[in-house]
Amino acid sequence: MSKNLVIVESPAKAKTIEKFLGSDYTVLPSFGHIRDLSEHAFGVDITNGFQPIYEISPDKKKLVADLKKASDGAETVWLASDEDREGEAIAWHLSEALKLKHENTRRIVFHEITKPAILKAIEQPREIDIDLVNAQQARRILDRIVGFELSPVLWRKVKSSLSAGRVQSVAVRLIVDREREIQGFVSEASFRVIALFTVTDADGKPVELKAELQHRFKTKEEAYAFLETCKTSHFGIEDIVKKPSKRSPAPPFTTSTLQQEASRKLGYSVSQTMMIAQKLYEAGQITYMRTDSVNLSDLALGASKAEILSMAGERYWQFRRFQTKTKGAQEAHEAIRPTYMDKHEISGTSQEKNLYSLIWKRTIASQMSDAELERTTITIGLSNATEKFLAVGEVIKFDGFLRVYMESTDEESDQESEALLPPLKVKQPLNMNQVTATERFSQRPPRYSEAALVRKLEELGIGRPSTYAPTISTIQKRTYVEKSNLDGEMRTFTVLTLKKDKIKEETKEERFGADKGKLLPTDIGMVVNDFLMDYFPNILDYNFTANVEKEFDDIAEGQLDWQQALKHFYDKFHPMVVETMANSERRSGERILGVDPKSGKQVSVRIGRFGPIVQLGIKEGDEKPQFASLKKGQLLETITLDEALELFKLPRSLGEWDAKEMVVGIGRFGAYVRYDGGFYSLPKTEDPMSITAETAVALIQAKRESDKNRQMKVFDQDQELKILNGRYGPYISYQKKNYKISSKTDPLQLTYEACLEIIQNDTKTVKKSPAKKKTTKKG
DNA sequence: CAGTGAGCGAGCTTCCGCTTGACTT
Repeated sequence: MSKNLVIVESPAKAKTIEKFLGSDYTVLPSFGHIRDLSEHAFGVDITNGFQPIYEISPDKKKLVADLKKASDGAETVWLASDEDREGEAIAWHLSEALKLKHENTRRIVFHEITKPAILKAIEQPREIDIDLVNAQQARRILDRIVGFELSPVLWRKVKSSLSAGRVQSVAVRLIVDREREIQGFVSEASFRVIALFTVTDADGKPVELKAELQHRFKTKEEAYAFLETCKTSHFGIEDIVKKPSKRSPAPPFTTSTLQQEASRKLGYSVSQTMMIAQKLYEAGQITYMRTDSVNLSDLALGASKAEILSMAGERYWQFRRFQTKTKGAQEAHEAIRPTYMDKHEISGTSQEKNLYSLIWKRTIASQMSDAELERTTITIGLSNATEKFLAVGEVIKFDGFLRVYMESTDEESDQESEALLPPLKVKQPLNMNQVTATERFSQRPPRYSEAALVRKLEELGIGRPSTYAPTISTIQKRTYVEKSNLDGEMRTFTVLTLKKDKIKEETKEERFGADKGKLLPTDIGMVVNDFLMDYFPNILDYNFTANVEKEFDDIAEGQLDWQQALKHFYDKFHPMVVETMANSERRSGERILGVDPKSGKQVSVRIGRFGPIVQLGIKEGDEKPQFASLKKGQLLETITLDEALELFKLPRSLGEWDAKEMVVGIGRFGAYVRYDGGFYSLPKTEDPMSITAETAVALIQAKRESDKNRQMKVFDQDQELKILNGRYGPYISYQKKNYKISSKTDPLQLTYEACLEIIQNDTKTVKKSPAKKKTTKKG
């Protein structure tokens, strides 16, 4: 046993540091927190000054025992967890759980993992900062109280197994609020006018000059009248303005900005990005990937400079130090950057390569010079109208950081890229070629993508780098939110074209409102959000976290007692919980849409046991109402009476085939045809309302054919025993249960007896507890 | 796999932040 034991949070860090410290030091990881409030009990003794009841986390029992053994054998134990609220708490929990003695325990911190930084830290040990620890305890206990008192209210008043919390409930609110904005949005049409002129370029060749009118017309008539004026007008250049401008590089990546750029540039989901980054970190290729800091170490600054100088020369280098502006940032780590700046690319999967390359470019660019641009604006006037056309061009005079990296934005602009303009002079007359007035519509606010939601949460100071990805998966797991797949709708727009003294009017069609992979609230998400907004508006307030963070800061500074802070919160919060439990109505999102003109029965929608439903009639006596499920994409809040009545047209009969009836309907997994006891899924292109009997028969035949191909072997002895070829390879199907075939066996060689033996030996205990839901591992 | 649409009843669900592996299919 070595003389010194150093405990850090992550194993990758432990490995690196051990190399720096030599043989007198053993470095072990704690794998994050080792203790927490009890998982199932409330875990806080409210009546006893909010005393937390901690337990060693079940999966950390062995680890803590190992650490205990190592610490007992060491002369000095160095607690080297991160220098932030959570890190300080980890150090404190370690000292408590391992029963470390004050005299041989040291607390050290460092912000970059380099040999000098660590040796320096060893020289300057300090005490555990108990105020900072108390701020963490207050944070932890407050989150437990909010989560474990609010969730049961939802179980009682809305639906079982739901959840609420300081972070997740605000995340859902953002999405619900945005969706309502979109629903309430009225788009306005206007006519955008673009003129094309023919001019000669520097070589005397004719080129096109494009210019947009500075005015948009509200109506087609106005646009038409303007084109009429253009017919007889002369066009000339009135003004040319050249303006130099600069563009500066973005700071190096934090967790949040990495997630945003990887989503925009590479199309990765938030959790995908984190998984790939983790791989890169473990392979020693990048620094730690959960950080809110934009700071680069002196080492990285020097290496970046050397790289830029050798790659592009002195003119491209510019020293920059970025300031973190994020609310509540704790800055225990560096920004996310390559470990070795001279490594331009790495080996690995293509995803790892792409993400690494993104990180490398962003880091290098952040130490490069500004790009210098020149923007030219040309004003074009008409001889018989006051409106002006503008042509805008931008040229890069010096590329600077743009040589390696350009940050993306969320807005997909429909502006064409601004190009180089031909040489032109003021007062030069212009030949008008064509003028078009195109009807355009104002854009609704965009829905949140995962990464855009992370950005908003970070802006509000809600959540931490380690929780962005888990939060997004939680609100989807609770079915408050789902990824959209909206086809949008078609709309027509008018285009007026003036060419050769004639005005042509065309009607064109375009798709709008389509959205893929954006976050949409579900009915349950909206009902839960509205309920919480009604009874706990202060918790859902976008500033709630920011406000309590201020108190945590005061606790950390020793200005505020943590128990008093919690009491202050609890004394207001808890009575609201009690009151809501006792006196609020159950919520089902019910809306009465009206009366069915055919039957005269009431039509209503609400959340039923298995999801949103429409109900025809009211339960009274023996009279049972009819029910139908809402379709994907329909919301309780926006469905109309006609749309609701439409849903009762399914299931419907398609007539008989081979003396058996075919019925088409929509189930949990989409549209289907039921025939002779079997289900046949409809492809997405088929509409259950309009599908014909012929198509249905073709579907049934196709499915039977493919099922036949799936059968690798059947047995005369028993119809129920089959060897099938499935998604994961060959398997045995017997009495509706499936059995694995060892990869060593050739499935075609299996005899009937051998199959039975496999079935007999199947020791797999079928877990029937629905509580232990297996989460599908898909991102 | 897909039809259902209540609650006499039994018992469970849930938070946020630190960190990585286990798990089969």
